[in-house]
Amino acid sequence: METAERLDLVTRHTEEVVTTDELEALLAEGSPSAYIGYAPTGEMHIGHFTTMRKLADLLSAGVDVTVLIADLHAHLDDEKSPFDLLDARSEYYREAIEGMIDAAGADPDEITFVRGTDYELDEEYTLELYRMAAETTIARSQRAASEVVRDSDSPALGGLLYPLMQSLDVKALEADIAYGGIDQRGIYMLSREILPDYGWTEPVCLFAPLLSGLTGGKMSASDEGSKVNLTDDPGTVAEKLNAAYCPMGETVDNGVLEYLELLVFPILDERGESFVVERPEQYGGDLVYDSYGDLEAEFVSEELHPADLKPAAAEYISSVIDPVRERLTAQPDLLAEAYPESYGDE
RNA sequence: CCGCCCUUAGCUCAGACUGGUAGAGCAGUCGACUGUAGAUCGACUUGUCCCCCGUUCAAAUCGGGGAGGGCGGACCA
Repeated sequence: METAERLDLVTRHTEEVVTTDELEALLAEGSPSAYIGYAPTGEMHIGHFTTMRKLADLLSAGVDVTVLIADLHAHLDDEKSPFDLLDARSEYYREAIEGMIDAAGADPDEITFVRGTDYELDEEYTLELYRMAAETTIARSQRAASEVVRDSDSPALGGLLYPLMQSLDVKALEADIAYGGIDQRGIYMLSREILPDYGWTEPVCLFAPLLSGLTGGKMSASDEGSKVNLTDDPGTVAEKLNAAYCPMGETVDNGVLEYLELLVFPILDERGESFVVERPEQYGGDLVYDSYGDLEAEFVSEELHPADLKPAAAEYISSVIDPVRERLTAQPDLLAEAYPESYGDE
């Protein structure tokens, strides 16, 4: 595959690339390595799924992919996961991620899985972390940290420490490319600043867009209605899609369209299938789309009405999620132990 | 070690001085209107007032004790 084609594959559907020139140079040289870290906190959802499609792109482009299950991060970042649930949630994440990669049309066996505690407690790593801590101000780290930590008037030390760890992760995993949601930008910009002082080159950063929520605005982990969960059955998906914010002809903040563009169409493309919208004769009968661009154009021109699009979108989203849901629900212990509050023994 | 502040609805907080078992905004739910949703109207819901003891006819409110959280000071060998 030509470098230009690989570059296109790697950068499509991204929010930002820092920098494209550096990325192109890496690809021209050979097979670079990329990593993405997932902190095993809340249940995985459709937003994570779109990043799995990107992992498939990376593999196709000849990039070595490592997935980090960042268990320590999950606790250090505002105690999003209780310490004693890290094992269970790490297991659940591993299973869910493999399921999504598989459903996204890639082979999980081609991906290297690593868990944070596998190496983040090693002496070398720990020593470098302390060195970094000595050289980084609280304000600098807070500026890089997650929103909850950044906006806090009195952040916990853990929240300030993990941005440094995440920077060290890049080196420890020998990654040339750091991939993550655009919310990770602050941390990786810090990494690019300080990593050269620790014997590693600044990573090329690949940022995924964050999906809009179904209720308008940003998707929120705590707002059930704003997102589709991996365990949602077709009925629930249909309900959530029906309740979604979706103004006629409007593409801004339209989660329904984003799901189709970033998740459904890439998978349909891979399978060589079309997107069919069933529409009553009264409104002109069924519609068929072979590309997201065509669909968006007709949505913008108002030829395609939201009330017709929603049920179709729900059906396709369900079909994409189904295998993952089945895989997870076939192992009820996995969810019960990771999220005793929601799935615990009744 | 010392001092000060905070803890009330899912969230942010008011109410406490001058005791009468609690409110606002946002969120949520339900209708109306739209060929969806939103917006807009209309209606509705929400609570161990951090815990314990005491005073009182009556405590979110007053007194004492405790827990959790935050901020600052001191010490700097």
